[in-house]
Amino acid sequence: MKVFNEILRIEEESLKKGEFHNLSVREMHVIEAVCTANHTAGSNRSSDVAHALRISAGTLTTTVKLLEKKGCLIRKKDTADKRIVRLYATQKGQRADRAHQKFHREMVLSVLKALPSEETDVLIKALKKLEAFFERL
Amino acid sequence: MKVFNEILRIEEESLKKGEFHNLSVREMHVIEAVCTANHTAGSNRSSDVAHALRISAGTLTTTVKLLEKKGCLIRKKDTADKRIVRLYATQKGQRADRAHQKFHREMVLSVLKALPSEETDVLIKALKKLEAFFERL
DNA sequence: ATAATTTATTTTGATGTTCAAATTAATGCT
DNA sequence: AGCATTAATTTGAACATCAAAATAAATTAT
Repeated sequence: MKVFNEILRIEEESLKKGEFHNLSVREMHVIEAVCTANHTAGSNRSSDVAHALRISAGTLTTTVKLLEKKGCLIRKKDTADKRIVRLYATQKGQRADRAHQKFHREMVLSVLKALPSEETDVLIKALKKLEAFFERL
Repeated sequence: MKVFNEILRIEEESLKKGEFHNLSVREMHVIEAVCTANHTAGSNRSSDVAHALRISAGTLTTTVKLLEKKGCLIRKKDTADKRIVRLYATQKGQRADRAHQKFHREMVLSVLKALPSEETDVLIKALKKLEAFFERL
């Protein structure tokens, strides 16, 4: 828990600096989810993104509205079914996502550098087991 | 991150059930911090607990006020320096803390059961390194 | 075809969290 | 005694969040 809380704190602080200091962690995660849905053929409907983030549809609407104002996301009505709102990241949103990914990558890399490679293998294996374990719950 | 977020979610859900369902994660952590300060000769002054939890003094005041109403904590003015407010857990608060500790212990135990013991050793070693690594930042 | 139902999203109203700044109260220093 | 410092609380504002009501579009049933 201590390690985890440190990571959360560092993530928050890293966001406060740099180009995207006006984005909260939550907003960053919304952008991330939209970008992920966009690249990986996951669904980018408003409700699906809300579901992926485990927040209510209403909450997502307000966050997205703000992110639209901040120039990171845009909404588009689905042409076939006009009830559906699809979410896309702007250039700026994509840049923010890449910066955020980079932060995570660098964090992991610095950790890996501090660990002998045999231990890295075990750590990864253990984390995969944890993932499977918690997913079952 | 996925594993960590799962853990957070599970912690939240575990709190929603059982005797202490009316306590939020934040409130539980305040109780935990107070109990820890009480057993381990750490400081239980209001400001120290706030600092330990990395929240502002004002935020702690309001949370503690609520927890007092819920019968989990009590405040006492320090007799020597009456500016200082010292925080103590009631019987109920202590019971809540023990229940929460038990949740964490059981979570860890179930994970350990799923892991061969050599891997457990390496995992612990790796987590200690992570802890040291993040603390340096 | 049109009325009723279902689905996707947004709006609304209420509650909770959080902080920074102003305030209050107690102590320490000169 | 008077001033500066310290500890805690209160206040006011900004967000976050949700459930429920409202809106809009599509589908189904009559």
